[in-house]
This record gives sequence, C-alpha cells and structure tokens, in this order.
Amino acid sequence: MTPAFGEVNQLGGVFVNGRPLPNAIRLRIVELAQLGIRPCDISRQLRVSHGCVSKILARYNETGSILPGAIGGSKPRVTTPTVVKHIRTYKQRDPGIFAWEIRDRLLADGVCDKYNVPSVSSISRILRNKIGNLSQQGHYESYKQHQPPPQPALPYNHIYSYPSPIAAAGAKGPAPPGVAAIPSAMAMPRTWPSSHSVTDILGIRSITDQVSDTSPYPSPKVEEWGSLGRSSFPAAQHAVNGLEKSSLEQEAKYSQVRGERGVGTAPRLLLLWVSPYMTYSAAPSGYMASHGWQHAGGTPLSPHGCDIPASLAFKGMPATREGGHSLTASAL
DNA sequence: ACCGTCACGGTTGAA
DNA sequence: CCTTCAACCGTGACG
Repeated sequence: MTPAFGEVNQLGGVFVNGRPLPNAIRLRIVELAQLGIRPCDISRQLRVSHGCVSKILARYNETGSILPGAIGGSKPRVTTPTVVKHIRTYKQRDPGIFAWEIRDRLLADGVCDKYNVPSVSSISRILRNKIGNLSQQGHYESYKQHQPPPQPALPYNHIYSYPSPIAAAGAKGPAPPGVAAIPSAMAMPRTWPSSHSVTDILGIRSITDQVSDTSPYPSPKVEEWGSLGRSSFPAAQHAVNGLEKSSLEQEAKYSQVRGERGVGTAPRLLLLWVSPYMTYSAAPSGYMASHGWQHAGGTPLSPHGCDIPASLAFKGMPATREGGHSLTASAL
C-alpha cells in the first residue's frame, strides 16, 4: 500500500519508505554539492540522511545521473531478446500460429532447449505484451522499457508531488551495452546558469518569479534533461494538472518554518530554510513537465541508455509557488 | 565531525 | 487474475 503520508526521519525530513526521493531533492543534492557544500551540510539542509546524500552523490559521480535506479520488474528469464525476435518472426509468418506451436518451433529451431524454452503462457504473454499487433514495433531492445503506460494511477505518494518514480535511468551498474556511460558533453555539468548568487542557484531566487508557470528562465540548458530517461516519464503530464494541487495542500499543512537555525557548523553557508516539505512541492513537476521531460513518454532516444540525464544546468528549482509554503532564506 | 557502507524494512513490476 | 522474487529505495547505525 502506498502510504499516503511519508515518514519523518531523524532530521525532520519526510520520506516514503521504499521509494526514491523526489527528483527535485536529488537534484538539489547534486547542485549543492557542486557549489562546494559539504555532504553533511547538504544532509542537514535538505533533511536527507547522509547515507542517502552520499549514495546519490556517488551515483551521480559515477553515472552522471541523478535518477534513482529502476525499481521492480525482473529480467527476462526465458524471454530473451533473441527468443522474442524468433517469436515475432514466427508470428509474422503465420499470424494464426498457436503459442504451443511457437514453443515447438523454438525447440525445433534450436533457439531454446527444453530447459529454457518459454512456457506456453509466457509465449502468450509475449505475444500480447511485446508483439501485439506486430504492425511495427520492431524493437525489443529494452526489456525494461515501460510501455506507454496509459495514465498511470496516482503516483505512489502525494507527498511527492512530482509524479512517478521516474523509472530511472539504469543508473546503476555498468552502462548498458552500447551506451557510453557518460556522454562527455553532459557528464559533468559544471555549467551554471549565469546567475551566481547562491539563492539563485538554489532556486529560491524568486519565489516571486515563479508565478508564471513556464519556466521563469528560458533556459536553454534545461532541455538537456530531456535526454533523461530510458524509460518513460509517464506521469509527468498528468501530474501537472492533476495532483499537484492536492499534494500541495497536503504539504501545506506540514510546512512550517523552523525557527532554529540548525546547522551550527556551517557558518559560511547561506542557509536555506526550506520547509523540508517544500521540496516535495509541485513545482518540479511543472518544471519537468514543461521541459522536455516528456521525452520519456515519446521517444526515448536511446532506450536503455540514456540514463544520463544530464547536466544540471538548471536554473534552480522552482521552489514553490502557491503560497502555502514557507520558504525563507537566511544568511548567516 | 565526517563519511562510506550495509542491514533493514519497505515498494515495485516483469515473469 | 494472482504470486514470486530480484531489483531498487532511504534510513539509521556502525566503524
């Protein structure tokens, strides 16, 4: 069951057990790190456990992606790409072929042996799910690729206003075959937006500016996010319209500005007091949706590869709009 | 004080 | 449909 509410960690941050942190936060972690802020301070500011900060940064350094890994599913056990290809061929040649006949042929043609031949039900599923009407769809390369998920149900958690666990870039492990792990061009984005103030970068720059919902910053760079994902980013669209409201409201009740200033140790930082919940605000989804994230939905360029999102060329997350949030910045 | 690592309890989604 | 199970998650604790 998807918990409607997250839990609160020791630092006061909200999280949903078992689910990835929202991209907005992940991104922020990387952004802050690139500003030279120490992980421990990032952890405190964003209220994310240091273990998590550490993990996200490590992953980012390794893969260039801020995205979480792909969750769930399973690798094909018998339904390998080769098998699928053969099945497709059989089906094309004889559209009326039965699953059991396909099975026999796989054996007869030596595509499979009796130990790894797919069951009839597996074959049926393959026909249904992967081959469908065979009119086109020639690609089977990415078994993990989500199909065009028709309006996904509500995302796991309204707290995370942005939709969907972006199926992540297979951020983990070795880059998928054939895909350069990190396209140098985007790998290590040191490109910062022209603005240099921390607040700008952090995205608080203008809560006020945020009113307009198209990105306040017609950033050319944001687009790079488009290369995001090997998988779809299905919910992006609907999220924008659908859920954010409610999630915002929900957040709103949580947000409160903390009076304290915590982080005693980092006098040099500009402290950003963001309600811990703010990061869960809707803004990011709007942001993403309005920029290229939708990529996903459509044509993942490189089905499994393009994990690498990209440069963080980001002009700062729109932190929040809608008044419900508390967000204050205080300098020390 | 900081940070890397990992057990834990959790979710997800293809098979 | 339903169940399995291996993938991933972030936290929290340890060293």
